[in-house]
Amino acid sequence: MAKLTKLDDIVSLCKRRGFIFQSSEIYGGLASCYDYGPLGVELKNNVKKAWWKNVVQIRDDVVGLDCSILMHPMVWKASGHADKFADLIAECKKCNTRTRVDHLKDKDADQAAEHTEHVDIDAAQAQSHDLTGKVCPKCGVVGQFTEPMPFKLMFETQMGANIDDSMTMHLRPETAQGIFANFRNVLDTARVKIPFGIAQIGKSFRNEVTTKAFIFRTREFEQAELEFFCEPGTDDEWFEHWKEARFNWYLDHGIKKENLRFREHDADELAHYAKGCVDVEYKFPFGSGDWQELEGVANRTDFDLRQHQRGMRTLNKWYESDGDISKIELADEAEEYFKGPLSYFDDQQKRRYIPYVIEPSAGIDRSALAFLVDAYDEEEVRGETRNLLRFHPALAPVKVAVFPLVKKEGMPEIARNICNDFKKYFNAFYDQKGAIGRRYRRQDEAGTPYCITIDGQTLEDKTVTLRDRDSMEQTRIPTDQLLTQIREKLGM
RNA sequence: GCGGGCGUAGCUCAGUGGUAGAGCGUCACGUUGCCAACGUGAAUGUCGUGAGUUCAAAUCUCAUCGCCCGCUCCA
Repeated sequence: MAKLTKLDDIVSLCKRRGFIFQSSEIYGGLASCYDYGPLGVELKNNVKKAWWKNVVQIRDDVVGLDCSILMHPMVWKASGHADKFADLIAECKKCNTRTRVDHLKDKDADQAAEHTEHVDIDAAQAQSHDLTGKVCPKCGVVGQFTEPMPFKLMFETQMGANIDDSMTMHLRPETAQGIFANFRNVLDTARVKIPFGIAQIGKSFRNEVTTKAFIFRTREFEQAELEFFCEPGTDDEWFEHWKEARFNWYLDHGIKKENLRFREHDADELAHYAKGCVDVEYKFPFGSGDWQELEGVANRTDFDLRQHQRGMRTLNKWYESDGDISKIELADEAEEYFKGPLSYFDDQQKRRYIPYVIEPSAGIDRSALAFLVDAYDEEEVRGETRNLLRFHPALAPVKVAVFPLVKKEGMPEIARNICNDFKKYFNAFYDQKGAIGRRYRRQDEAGTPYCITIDGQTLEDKTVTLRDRDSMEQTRIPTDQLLTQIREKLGM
Protein backbone atom coordinates (compact mmCIF):
# COMPACT_ATOMS: atom_id res chain seq x y z
CA MET A 1 0.00 0.00 0.00
CA ALA A 2 1.30 3.39 -0.88
CA LYS A 3 1.89 5.55 2.12
CA LEU A 4 1.01 9.21 2.25
CA THR A 5 3.94 11.22 3.44
CA LYS A 6 3.17 14.78 2.51
CA LEU A 7 0.70 17.12 4.10
CA ASP A 8 0.46 18.90 0.74
CA ASP A 9 -1.24 15.85 -0.76
CA ILE A 10 -3.87 15.94 1.95
CA VAL A 11 -4.38 19.68 1.59
CA SER A 12 -4.84 19.28 -2.14
CA LEU A 13 -7.26 16.37 -1.76
CA CYS A 14 -9.24 18.37 0.79
CA LYS A 15 -9.57 21.26 -1.63
CA ARG A 16 -10.26 19.12 -4.69
CA ARG A 17 -13.02 17.13 -3.08
CA GLY A 18 -14.52 19.87 -0.95
CA PHE A 19 -13.42 18.78 2.51
CA ILE A 20 -11.56 21.87 3.67
CA PHE A 21 -10.95 25.32 2.19
CA GLN A 22 -8.82 28.23 3.30
CA SER A 23 -10.96 30.83 5.03
CA SER A 24 -11.62 34.05 3.10
CA GLU A 25 -9.74 32.64 0.15
CA ILE A 26 -11.15 35.20 -2.31
CA TYR A 27 -9.47 37.90 -0.24
CA GLY A 28 -6.11 36.20 -0.16
CA GLY A 29 -6.89 33.98 2.80
CA LEU A 30 -6.79 34.53 6.54
CA ALA A 31 -3.95 32.87 8.38
CA SER A 32 -4.82 29.89 10.53
CA CYS A 33 -8.51 29.87 9.64
CA TYR A 34 -10.20 27.16 7.61
CA ASP A 35 -13.68 26.33 6.37
CA TYR A 36 -15.21 22.88 6.03
CA GLY A 37 -16.75 22.18 2.63
CA PRO A 38 -19.70 19.92 1.77
CA LEU A 39 -17.86 16.66 2.46
CA GLY A 40 -15.79 18.11 5.27
CA VAL A 41 -18.74 19.27 7.32
CA GLU A 42 -20.25 15.77 7.08
CA LEU A 43 -16.98 14.25 8.24
CA LYS A 44 -16.58 16.70 11.09
CA ASN A 45 -20.18 16.29 12.20
CA ASN A 46 -19.72 12.54 12.13
CA VAL A 47 -16.61 12.78 14.29
CA LYS A 48 -18.57 14.84 16.80
CA LYS A 49 -21.52 12.46 16.61
CA ALA A 50 -19.27 9.44 17.18
CA TRP A 51 -17.65 11.13 20.18
CA TRP A 52 -20.99 12.17 21.65
CA LYS A 53 -22.47 8.74 21.17
CA ASN A 54 -19.50 7.05 22.80
CA VAL A 55 -18.95 9.48 25.67
CA VAL A 56 -22.53 10.52 26.45
CA GLN A 57 -25.30 8.47 24.88
CA ILE A 58 -24.23 4.86 25.42
CA ARG A 59 -23.36 5.57 29.05
CA ASP A 60 -25.60 6.10 32.07
CA ASP A 61 -23.11 8.23 33.93
CA VAL A 62 -22.48 11.15 31.53
CA VAL A 63 -24.80 13.99 30.56
CA GLY A 64 -24.33 16.70 27.97
CA LEU A 65 -24.16 20.47 28.03
CA ASP A 66 -23.76 23.31 25.56
CA CYS A 67 -22.45 26.53 27.10
CA SER A 68 -22.03 30.02 25.71
CA ILE A 69 -18.65 31.06 24.40
CA LEU A 70 -18.75 34.34 26.30
CA MET A 71 -18.75 33.98 30.05
CA HIS A 72 -18.60 36.22 33.09
CA PRO A 73 -15.09 37.68 33.33
CA MET A 74 -14.78 36.30 36.85
CA VAL A 75 -14.80 32.79 35.38
CA TRP A 76 -11.41 33.46 33.84
CA LYS A 77 -10.17 35.18 36.95
CA ALA A 78 -11.07 32.15 39.07
CA SER A 79 -9.84 29.58 36.58
CA GLY A 80 -6.46 31.27 36.43
CA HIS A 81 -6.65 32.01 32.72
CA ALA A 82 -6.92 35.78 33.13
CA ASP A 83 -3.69 35.92 35.11
CA LYS A 84 -1.75 33.13 33.59
CA PHE A 85 -2.82 32.99 30.01
CA ALA A 86 -0.14 35.33 28.89
CA ASP A 87 3.61 35.30 28.44
CA LEU A 88 6.40 37.80 28.50
CA ILE A 89 8.64 37.23 25.55
CA ALA A 90 11.97 38.74 24.62
CA GLU A 91 13.75 38.47 21.33
CA CYS A 92 17.46 37.93 20.84
CA LYS A 93 18.77 40.82 18.74
CA LYS A 94 21.48 38.63 17.31
CA CYS A 95 19.54 35.64 15.98
CA ASN A 96 15.96 36.88 16.42
CA THR A 97 14.98 33.88 18.50
CA ARG A 98 12.05 34.62 20.78
CA THR A 99 12.06 33.08 24.20
CA ARG A 100 9.85 33.34 27.24
CA VAL A 101 11.56 35.68 29.67
CA ASP A 102 11.07 33.27 32.56
CA HIS A 103 12.80 30.56 30.57
CA LEU A 104 16.02 32.48 30.06
CA LYS A 105 19.05 31.21 31.94
CA ASP A 106 21.84 33.21 33.57
CA LYS A 107 25.11 32.86 31.81
CA ASP A 108 26.64 31.19 34.88
CA ALA A 109 23.72 28.86 35.58
CA ASP A 110 24.35 25.28 34.67
CA GLN A 111 20.90 23.82 35.22
CA ALA A 112 18.38 23.61 32.45
CA ALA A 113 15.67 26.23 32.24
CA GLU A 114 12.72 25.12 34.30
CA HIS A 115 9.26 24.70 32.95
CA THR A 116 7.22 27.41 34.59
CA GLU A 117 3.67 28.62 34.60
CA HIS A 118 2.47 31.44 32.46
CA VAL A 119 2.94 34.63 34.40
CA ASP A 120 0.70 37.37 35.63
CA ILE A 121 1.28 39.78 32.82
CA ASP A 122 0.66 43.02 34.70
CA ALA A 123 2.80 42.01 37.64
CA ALA A 124 5.53 40.71 35.40
CA GLN A 125 5.57 43.86 33.33
CA ALA A 126 5.67 45.97 36.46
CA GLN A 127 8.86 44.41 37.69
CA SER A 128 12.05 45.22 35.93
CA HIS A 129 13.66 42.48 33.97
CA ASP A 130 17.40 42.51 33.92
CA LEU A 131 18.29 40.47 30.91
CA THR A 132 21.89 41.62 30.65
CA GLY A 133 23.18 38.41 32.16
CA LYS A 134 20.84 36.12 30.27
CA VAL A 135 21.95 33.76 27.54
CA CYS A 136 20.16 33.22 24.26
CA PRO A 137 19.35 29.49 24.14
CA LYS A 138 19.84 29.48 20.38
CA CYS A 139 23.02 31.33 19.63
CA GLY A 140 24.51 31.67 23.10
CA VAL A 141 24.97 35.42 22.91
CA VAL A 142 24.64 37.10 26.30
CA GLY A 143 22.46 40.07 27.12
CA GLN A 144 21.34 41.05 23.62
CA PHE A 145 17.59 41.07 24.11
CA THR A 146 14.74 43.36 23.16
CA GLU A 147 12.48 44.72 25.87
CA PRO A 148 10.15 41.98 27.11
CA MET A 149 6.80 42.16 25.34
CA PRO A 150 3.53 40.64 26.48
CA PHE A 151 1.83 37.94 24.52
CA LYS A 152 -1.87 37.65 25.23
CA LEU A 153 -3.28 34.22 24.59
CA MET A 154 -6.98 34.99 25.04
CA PHE A 155 -9.05 36.78 22.41
CA GLU A 156 -10.67 39.98 23.60
CA THR A 157 -13.92 41.46 22.49
CA GLN A 158 -16.37 44.09 23.66
CA MET A 159 -19.81 43.39 25.05
CA GLY A 160 -22.40 46.14 24.91
CA ALA A 161 -23.39 48.30 21.95
CA ASN A 162 -22.29 51.54 23.51
CA ILE A 163 -18.52 51.76 23.22
CA ASP A 164 -18.18 53.97 26.30
CA ASP A 165 -19.64 51.53 28.76
CA SER A 166 -18.98 48.27 27.00
CA MET A 167 -17.13 45.59 28.89
CA THR A 168 -14.03 43.75 27.76
CA MET A 169 -14.83 40.07 27.45
CA HIS A 170 -12.80 37.05 26.49
CA LEU A 171 -13.66 34.29 24.09
CA ARG A 172 -13.32 31.04 26.01
CA PRO A 173 -9.93 29.36 25.66
CA GLU A 174 -11.46 26.04 26.70
CA THR A 175 -14.97 24.66 27.04
CA ALA A 176 -14.21 23.11 30.43
CA GLN A 177 -14.97 26.20 32.52
CA GLY A 178 -18.55 26.31 31.27
CA ILE A 179 -18.96 22.83 32.68
CA PHE A 180 -17.51 23.73 36.08
CA ALA A 181 -19.70 26.82 36.21
CA ASN A 182 -22.75 24.61 35.62
CA PHE A 183 -21.73 21.81 37.98
CA ARG A 184 -24.29 22.93 40.54
CA ASN A 185 -27.08 23.29 37.95
CA VAL A 186 -26.56 19.84 36.55
CA LEU A 187 -26.29 18.30 40.01
CA ASP A 188 -29.59 19.92 41.03
CA THR A 189 -31.55 19.03 37.92
CA ALA A 190 -30.20 15.93 36.23
CA ARG A 191 -30.59 13.39 39.07
CA VAL A 192 -26.95 12.43 38.77
CA LYS A 193 -24.78 10.97 41.48
CA ILE A 194 -21.04 10.87 41.72
CA PRO A 195 -19.30 9.37 39.84
CA PHE A 196 -20.70 11.13 36.79
CA GLY A 197 -19.52 13.30 33.94
CA ILE A 198 -20.61 16.36 31.97
CA ALA A 199 -19.64 16.54 28.31
CA GLN A 200 -19.53 19.41 25.87
CA ILE A 201 -18.49 20.00 22.27
CA GLY A 202 -17.81 23.53 21.08
CA LYS A 203 -15.54 26.20 19.74
CA SER A 204 -12.65 27.61 21.72
CA PHE A 205 -10.17 30.36 20.87
CA ARG A 206 -6.50 30.78 21.68
CA ASN A 207 -4.17 33.40 20.34
CA GLU A 208 -1.38 30.89 19.77
CA VAL A 209 2.08 32.29 19.27
CA THR A 210 2.43 30.16 16.19
CA THR A 211 -0.13 28.19 14.29
CA LYS A 212 0.86 25.04 12.55
CA ALA A 213 0.26 22.53 9.84
CA PHE A 214 -3.07 23.09 8.11
CA ILE A 215 -5.94 22.60 10.59
CA PHE A 216 -3.70 20.99 13.22
CA ARG A 217 -3.17 24.08 15.34
CA THR A 218 -5.50 26.96 14.63
CA ARG A 219 -6.53 29.93 16.76
CA GLU A 220 -10.19 29.05 16.45
CA PHE A 221 -10.85 25.37 17.04
CA GLU A 222 -13.41 22.91 18.25
CA GLN A 223 -13.04 20.86 21.40
CA ALA A 224 -14.83 17.84 22.76
CA GLU A 225 -14.38 17.81 26.50
CA LEU A 226 -15.61 15.64 29.31
CA GLU A 227 -15.31 16.59 32.96
CA PHE A 228 -15.82 13.41 34.93
CA PHE A 229 -16.48 14.04 38.63
CA CYS A 230 -15.45 11.35 41.09
CA GLU A 231 -14.71 10.83 44.73
CA PRO A 232 -11.16 11.73 45.77
CA GLY A 233 -9.24 8.51 46.07
CA THR A 234 -11.00 6.94 43.13
CA ASP A 235 -9.47 9.43 40.70
CA ASP A 236 -6.51 7.27 39.68
CA GLU A 237 -8.85 4.45 38.78
CA TRP A 238 -11.08 6.71 36.68
CA PHE A 239 -8.05 8.27 35.08
CA GLU A 240 -7.03 4.82 33.84
CA HIS A 241 -10.58 4.09 32.74
CA TRP A 242 -10.82 7.18 30.57
CA LYS A 243 -7.32 6.84 29.25
CA GLU A 244 -8.15 3.40 27.89
CA ALA A 245 -11.65 4.35 26.76
CA ARG A 246 -10.46 7.30 24.74
CA PHE A 247 -7.54 5.46 23.17
CA ASN A 248 -9.83 2.66 22.07
CA TRP A 249 -12.31 5.11 20.60
CA TYR A 250 -9.75 6.14 17.99
CA LEU A 251 -8.87 2.53 17.22
CA ASP A 252 -12.53 1.55 17.00
CA HIS A 253 -13.09 4.29 14.44
CA GLY A 254 -10.37 3.14 12.15
CA ILE A 255 -7.09 4.71 13.28
CA LYS A 256 -4.28 2.23 12.69
CA LYS A 257 -2.68 0.95 15.86
CA GLU A 258 0.85 1.73 14.74
CA ASN A 259 -0.06 5.40 14.31
CA LEU A 260 -1.44 5.89 17.81
CA ARG A 261 0.30 6.03 21.18
CA PHE A 262 0.19 7.43 24.69
CA ARG A 263 2.65 9.94 25.99
CA GLU A 264 2.82 10.62 29.71
CA HIS A 265 3.56 14.17 30.73
CA ASP A 266 6.61 14.71 32.86
CA ALA A 267 5.98 16.24 36.27
CA ASP A 268 7.52 19.54 35.18
CA GLU A 269 5.30 19.98 32.13
CA LEU A 270 2.05 19.45 34.00
CA ALA A 271 -0.41 22.32 33.98
CA HIS A 272 -0.96 24.20 37.22
CA TYR A 273 -4.18 22.32 37.92
CA ALA A 274 -3.15 18.81 36.99
CA LYS A 275 -2.02 15.89 39.07
CA GLY A 276 -1.39 13.72 36.03
CA CYS A 277 -1.77 13.98 32.30
CA VAL A 278 -1.36 11.69 29.34
CA ASP A 279 -1.65 12.61 25.68
CA VAL A 280 -3.09 10.43 22.98
CA GLU A 281 -0.77 11.07 20.06
CA TYR A 282 -1.08 10.41 16.36
CA LYS A 283 1.77 10.08 13.92
CA PHE A 284 0.97 12.93 11.54
CA PRO A 285 2.72 13.25 8.19
CA PHE A 286 4.14 16.69 8.84
CA GLY A 287 7.36 17.62 10.46
CA SER A 288 9.64 14.62 10.42
CA GLY A 289 6.78 12.17 10.83
CA ASP A 290 6.12 13.69 14.21
CA TRP A 291 3.87 12.37 16.90
CA GLN A 292 1.37 15.07 17.74
CA GLU A 293 -1.29 15.40 20.40
CA LEU A 294 -4.87 14.48 19.51
CA GLU A 295 -6.26 14.51 22.99
CA GLY A 296 -5.13 15.04 26.54
CA VAL A 297 -6.49 13.09 29.48
CA ALA A 298 -5.79 15.00 32.68
CA ASN A 299 -6.48 14.59 36.36
CA ARG A 300 -7.55 18.14 37.25
CA THR A 301 -8.12 17.20 40.90
CA ASP A 302 -10.52 19.48 42.78
CA PHE A 303 -8.67 22.57 41.58
CA ASP A 304 -11.33 24.12 39.36
CA LEU A 305 -14.34 23.76 41.64
CA ARG A 306 -12.32 25.09 44.57
CA GLN A 307 -11.17 28.03 42.48
CA HIS A 308 -14.74 28.86 41.49
CA GLN A 309 -15.79 28.78 45.13
CA ARG A 310 -13.10 31.40 45.72
CA GLY A 311 -14.35 33.28 42.66
CA MET A 312 -17.89 33.35 44.03
CA ARG A 313 -16.53 34.89 47.23
CA THR A 314 -14.78 37.57 45.19
CA LEU A 315 -17.86 38.91 43.43
CA ASN A 316 -18.15 42.03 45.59
CA LYS A 317 -14.59 43.02 44.79
CA TRP A 318 -15.42 42.65 41.14
CA TYR A 319 -18.23 45.19 41.41
CA GLU A 320 -16.06 47.53 43.46
CA SER A 321 -13.26 47.35 40.90
CA ASP A 322 -15.63 48.54 38.19
CA GLY A 323 -15.20 45.36 36.26
CA ASP A 324 -11.43 45.36 36.01
CA ILE A 325 -10.33 41.86 36.94
CA SER A 326 -6.68 42.77 36.77
CA LYS A 327 -7.16 45.03 39.78
CA ILE A 328 -8.60 42.43 42.12
CA GLU A 329 -7.27 39.47 43.98
CA LEU A 330 -9.13 36.25 44.37
CA ALA A 331 -10.57 35.81 47.87
CA ASP A 332 -8.87 33.29 50.13
CA GLU A 333 -10.33 29.86 50.31
CA ALA A 334 -12.83 29.26 53.10
CA GLU A 335 -11.54 27.10 55.90
CA GLU A 336 -14.25 24.53 55.36
CA TYR A 337 -14.11 24.80 51.60
CA PHE A 338 -15.16 21.18 51.19
CA LYS A 339 -18.61 22.17 52.46
CA GLY A 340 -18.85 25.06 50.02
CA PRO A 341 -21.47 25.77 47.35
CA LEU A 342 -19.79 23.56 44.76
CA SER A 343 -19.35 20.63 47.09
CA TYR A 344 -21.14 17.33 46.77
CA PHE A 345 -23.09 15.56 49.49
CA ASP A 346 -22.67 11.82 49.42
CA ASP A 347 -25.91 10.43 50.80
CA GLN A 348 -24.55 6.98 51.47
CA GLN A 349 -21.42 8.06 53.31
CA LYS A 350 -23.16 11.11 54.77
CA ARG A 351 -20.27 13.39 54.00
CA ARG A 352 -19.48 16.41 51.87
CA TYR A 353 -16.50 16.80 49.59
CA ILE A 354 -15.28 18.57 46.47
CA PRO A 355 -15.08 15.93 43.76
CA TYR A 356 -11.96 15.24 41.74
CA VAL A 357 -12.16 15.67 38.00
CA ILE A 358 -10.82 13.51 35.20
CA GLU A 359 -10.79 15.41 31.93
CA PRO A 360 -10.43 13.86 28.48
CA SER A 361 -10.09 16.84 26.15
CA ALA A 362 -10.04 16.12 22.43
CA GLY A 363 -9.43 18.41 19.46
CA ILE A 364 -12.17 17.79 16.92
CA ASP A 365 -10.38 19.43 14.02
CA ARG A 366 -7.14 17.58 14.53
CA SER A 367 -9.05 14.35 15.06
CA ALA A 368 -10.85 14.89 11.78
CA LEU A 369 -7.45 15.50 10.17
CA ALA A 370 -6.07 12.31 11.71
CA PHE A 371 -9.04 10.30 10.45
CA LEU A 372 -8.53 11.80 7.00
CA VAL A 373 -4.81 11.12 6.90
CA ASP A 374 -5.18 7.63 8.30
CA ALA A 375 -7.96 6.70 5.88
CA TYR A 376 -6.07 7.93 2.83
CA ASP A 377 -4.68 5.23 0.60
CA GLU A 378 -3.39 4.76 -2.92
CA GLU A 379 -3.24 1.45 -4.69
CA GLU A 380 -2.46 0.14 -8.14
CA VAL A 381 -5.44 -1.20 -10.05
CA ARG A 382 -4.77 -2.32 -13.60
CA GLY A 383 -1.88 0.05 -13.98
CA GLU A 384 -3.85 3.00 -12.65
CA THR A 385 -3.59 4.58 -9.24
CA ARG A 386 -6.75 4.33 -7.19
CA ASN A 387 -7.06 7.01 -4.51
CA LEU A 388 -9.41 6.23 -1.70
CA LEU A 389 -10.37 7.13 1.82
CA ARG A 390 -11.00 4.06 3.92
CA PHE A 391 -13.26 5.82 6.42
CA HIS A 392 -15.03 3.91 9.13
CA PRO A 393 -18.71 3.81 8.08
CA ALA A 394 -19.73 5.96 11.03
CA LEU A 395 -17.37 8.73 9.86
CA ALA A 396 -17.87 8.48 6.10
CA PRO A 397 -19.52 11.67 4.77
CA VAL A 398 -21.67 9.65 2.36
CA LYS A 399 -22.69 6.14 3.39
CA VAL A 400 -24.03 4.79 0.11
CA ALA A 401 -24.06 6.03 -3.48
CA VAL A 402 -26.77 4.78 -5.82
CA PHE A 403 -26.28 4.59 -9.59
CA PRO A 404 -28.32 3.50 -12.58
CA LEU A 405 -25.93 1.64 -14.85
CA VAL A 406 -27.31 3.62 -17.80
CA LYS A 407 -29.72 6.51 -18.15
CA LYS A 408 -32.50 4.50 -19.74
CA GLU A 409 -34.92 1.58 -19.44
CA GLY A 410 -36.30 2.95 -16.22
CA MET A 411 -33.09 2.41 -14.28
CA PRO A 412 -32.79 6.04 -13.12
CA GLU A 413 -36.28 5.93 -11.60
CA ILE A 414 -35.58 2.74 -9.66
CA ALA A 415 -32.24 4.09 -8.48
CA ARG A 416 -33.78 7.36 -7.34
CA ASN A 417 -36.43 5.56 -5.34
CA ILE A 418 -33.85 3.40 -3.60
CA CYS A 419 -31.71 6.46 -2.85
CA ASN A 420 -34.66 8.35 -1.40
CA ASP A 421 -35.43 5.37 0.82
CA PHE A 422 -31.86 5.38 2.09
CA LYS A 423 -31.95 9.08 2.84
CA LYS A 424 -34.45 8.50 5.62
CA TYR A 425 -31.80 6.58 7.53
CA PHE A 426 -28.40 7.88 6.45
CA ASN A 427 -26.67 10.15 3.98
CA ALA A 428 -27.01 8.71 0.48
CA PHE A 429 -25.95 10.14 -2.88
CA TYR A 430 -27.45 9.69 -6.33
CA ASP A 431 -25.37 9.93 -9.49
CA GLN A 432 -26.23 9.03 -13.06
CA LYS A 433 -23.56 10.97 -14.90
CA GLY A 434 -20.72 9.41 -16.82
CA ALA A 435 -19.17 5.97 -16.96
CA ILE A 436 -19.86 3.62 -14.10
CA GLY A 437 -16.19 3.05 -13.35
CA ARG A 438 -15.61 6.73 -12.95
CA ARG A 439 -18.55 7.06 -10.62
CA TYR A 440 -17.12 4.28 -8.43
CA ARG A 441 -13.72 5.95 -8.28
CA ARG A 442 -15.21 9.31 -7.41
CA GLN A 443 -16.93 7.73 -4.44
CA ASP A 444 -13.68 6.01 -3.44
CA GLU A 445 -12.05 9.39 -3.10
CA ALA A 446 -14.95 10.67 -1.02
CA GLY A 447 -14.68 7.61 1.21
CA THR A 448 -18.16 6.24 0.51
CA PRO A 449 -18.21 2.64 1.84
CA TYR A 450 -20.78 1.20 -0.59
CA CYS A 451 -22.16 1.78 -4.06
CA ILE A 452 -25.40 0.29 -5.35
CA THR A 453 -25.90 -0.14 -9.09
CA ILE A 454 -29.21 -0.75 -10.82
CA ASP A 455 -28.60 -2.67 -14.05
CA GLY A 456 -30.34 -4.76 -16.66
CA GLN A 457 -30.63 -7.70 -14.34
CA THR A 458 -32.50 -5.59 -11.80
CA LEU A 459 -35.31 -5.28 -14.30
CA GLU A 460 -35.51 -9.05 -14.58
CA ASP A 461 -34.98 -10.44 -11.08
CA LYS A 462 -35.15 -7.41 -8.76
CA THR A 463 -31.57 -7.71 -7.53
CA VAL A 464 -28.94 -4.96 -7.48
CA THR A 465 -25.16 -4.85 -7.41
CA LEU A 466 -23.51 -3.91 -4.15
CA ARG A 467 -19.93 -2.76 -4.60
CA ASP A 468 -17.53 -2.61 -1.67
CA ARG A 469 -15.15 0.35 -1.46
CA ASP A 470 -12.20 -1.42 0.11
CA SER A 471 -12.18 -4.67 -1.86
CA MET A 472 -14.00 -3.45 -4.99
CA GLU A 473 -15.90 -6.72 -4.82
CA GLN A 474 -19.44 -6.93 -6.10
CA THR A 475 -22.33 -8.99 -4.78
CA ARG A 476 -25.96 -9.19 -5.81
CA ILE A 477 -28.64 -8.39 -3.30
CA PRO A 478 -32.43 -8.67 -3.65
CA THR A 479 -34.03 -5.23 -3.58
CA ASP A 480 -36.37 -6.10 -0.72
CA GLN A 481 -33.43 -7.01 1.55
CA LEU A 482 -31.29 -4.07 0.51
CA LEU A 483 -32.04 -1.58 3.27
CA THR A 484 -31.74 -4.17 6.04
CA GLN A 485 -28.46 -5.52 4.76
CA ILE A 486 -26.94 -2.09 4.17
CA ARG A 487 -27.94 -0.83 7.57
CA GLU A 488 -26.40 -3.90 9.14
CA LYS A 489 -23.15 -3.39 7.24
CA LEU A 490 -23.04 0.27 8.23
CA GLY A 491 -24.06 -0.39 11.80
CA MET A 492 -26.81 2.22 11.63
C1' G B 1 9.00 36.37 15.10
C1' C B 2 13.48 34.21 12.29
C1' G B 3 15.56 31.28 8.08
C1' G B 4 14.43 28.53 3.54
C1' G B 5 10.92 27.27 -0.42
C1' C B 6 6.52 28.53 -2.98
C1' G B 7 1.93 31.27 -5.11
C1' U B 8 -0.35 31.03 -13.17
C1' A B 9 -7.72 27.38 -14.58
C1' G B 10 -11.02 23.17 -9.53
C1' C B 11 -6.06 20.05 -9.14
C1' U B 12 -0.78 19.22 -10.95
C1' C B 13 2.22 22.36 -13.41
C1' A B 14 4.73 24.72 -18.20
C1' G B 15 5.44 29.66 -19.60
C1' U B 16 12.66 34.78 -18.24
C1' G B 17 9.78 41.59 -21.06
C1' G B 18 5.75 41.36 -26.69
C1' U B 19 -1.88 37.92 -28.22
C1' A B 20 -2.03 33.43 -21.06
C1' G B 21 -1.05 27.44 -22.12
C1' A B 22 -1.05 21.76 -21.30
C1' G B 23 -2.63 17.33 -18.77
C1' C B 24 -6.22 15.80 -15.49
C1' G B 25 -10.92 17.26 -13.64
C1' U B 26 -15.91 19.75 -14.63
C1' C B 27 -20.30 20.40 -17.99
C1' A B 28 -23.29 19.09 -22.64
C1' C B 29 -24.46 15.66 -26.60
C1' G B 30 -23.54 10.91 -28.70
C1' U B 31 -21.74 6.06 -28.03
C1' U B 32 -20.63 2.16 -24.59
C1' G B 33 -22.76 -0.90 -20.75
C1' C B 34 -19.47 -2.87 -14.09
C1' C B 35 -14.15 -0.08 -12.30
C1' A B 36 -10.76 6.97 -13.76
C1' A B 37 -13.26 3.98 -21.69
C1' C B 38 -14.17 6.69 -26.56
C1' G B 39 -15.79 10.71 -29.95
C1' U B 40 -17.43 15.77 -30.57
C1' G B 41 -18.16 20.26 -28.34
C1' A B 42 -18.10 23.84 -24.17
C1' A B 43 -17.19 26.61 -19.79
C1' U B 44 -13.60 28.18 -16.32
C1' G B 45 -7.90 33.04 -15.17
C1' U B 46 -8.07 40.15 -10.53
C1' C B 47 -1.15 35.11 -13.43
C1' G B 48 -2.24 35.95 -4.65
C1' U B 49 -2.73 41.59 -3.79
C1' G B 50 -0.81 46.70 -4.26
C1' A B 51 2.69 50.01 -6.03
C1' G B 52 7.08 51.02 -9.12
C1' U B 53 10.36 50.53 -13.70
C1' U B 54 9.06 50.14 -19.05
C1' C B 55 6.22 51.84 -25.32
C1' A B 56 4.97 46.99 -23.12
C1' A B 57 5.21 43.08 -16.80
C1' A B 58 2.81 36.38 -15.24
C1' U B 59 8.11 37.58 -16.28
C1' C B 60 12.24 42.94 -13.42
C1' U B 61 12.05 45.91 -8.37
C1' C B 62 9.71 46.98 -3.66
C1' A B 63 5.92 46.17 -0.23
C1' U B 64 2.09 43.13 1.45
C1' C B 65 -1.10 38.61 2.08
C1' G B 66 -1.22 33.35 2.17
C1' C B 67 0.77 28.24 2.20
C1' C B 68 4.67 24.49 3.11
C1' C B 69 9.49 23.01 5.61
C1' G B 70 12.90 24.02 9.71
C1' C B 71 13.52 26.95 14.29
C1' U B 72 10.84 29.38 18.32
C1' C B 73 6.26 28.84 20.97
C1' C B 74 2.37 25.52 22.51
C1' A B 75 -1.43 27.19 29.92
